[in-house]
Amino acid sequence: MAQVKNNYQFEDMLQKHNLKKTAPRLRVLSMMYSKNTATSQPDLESVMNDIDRVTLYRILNVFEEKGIIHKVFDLNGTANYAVCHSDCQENHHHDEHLHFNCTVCKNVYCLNELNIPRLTLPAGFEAEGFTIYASGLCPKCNKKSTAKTN
Amino acid sequence: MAQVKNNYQFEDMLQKHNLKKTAPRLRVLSMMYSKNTATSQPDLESVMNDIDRVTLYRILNVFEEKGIIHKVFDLNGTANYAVCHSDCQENHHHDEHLHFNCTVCKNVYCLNELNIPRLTLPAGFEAEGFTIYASGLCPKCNKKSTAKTN
DNA sequence: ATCCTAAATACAATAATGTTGCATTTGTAT
DNA sequence: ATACAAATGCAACATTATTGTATTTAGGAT
Repeated sequence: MAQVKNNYQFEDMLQKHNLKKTAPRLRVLSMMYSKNTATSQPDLESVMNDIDRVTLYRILNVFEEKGIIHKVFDLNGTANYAVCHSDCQENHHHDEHLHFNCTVCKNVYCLNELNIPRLTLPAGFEAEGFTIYASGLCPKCNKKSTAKTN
Repeated sequence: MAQVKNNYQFEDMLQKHNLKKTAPRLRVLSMMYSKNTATSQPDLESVMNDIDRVTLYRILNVFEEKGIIHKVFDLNGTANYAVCHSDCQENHHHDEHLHFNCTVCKNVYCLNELNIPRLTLPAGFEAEGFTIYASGLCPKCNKKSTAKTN
């Protein structure tokens, strides 16, 4: 599920967005692309504790601005970021997919494959973007809980 | 749009949930029911600055536990609370409606009237609840922005 | 009406998350 | 090799939220 990319591709991504190729940015990219779940600043900090907290926040912010990642809040209201599709452009995200927040492991999954139905809003409301949130058990935690009860 | 209730009804609500009828709680209920948008702790604090911050947090928390209100995060990730439907039970919310977050005034509207389509998730995922978020212009801000351009 | 007790509030302290300003370092174009 | 803009590191601060505890209060028992 996780998209596999090598370091050259990450360097290309940075260059394409006029961002300098720095070690912290490459490490963040590498980590985010190696997972199939969203990543928060605390997540990054726990792994890359030699990089300054603020630097991580700023990296996440530029990546979001550039359309490399998009923001999604988990059940606790903390910001998580997930890698975007290829069709995300700067300041114009196409993150209208389903975000699944596991109530056990707290991980946020982006289920891109599901296309969400367009909704008609009441008069006066003009929507720019939609996101669907679902919460429940992810495959991993689902397996664990059924294993226990059997 | 806002649900109109009087003080006796708020007292009944508290009694029904085995909560003591206190001035802070009644004031919070009164404020939340007078609006058609969600309310955050900062919102409450700015109006009821004689009530302790922590008290407001705790009131919001019990109300959520009891199913009187439900939590929804706005675009900034701050917790907002909106009054629930009558069919919300304790610890078992039926808040599967659309939350509309205005990008201008930042208000969160609960659009209960829209029923959201059931989605089938990929194998392994087991959803307990769904919420749809939309962001864009609310009727008020929509009117203002079109007024300007005309 | 008064008293009693559990519940609710106020206050103090602390934690987690996020932001801003500025000095220092670094990537990259020249 | 140099210079400059960009990025990082560090310090300080802001906001949102939580925990502990003393005090107050609501509501039932007497």
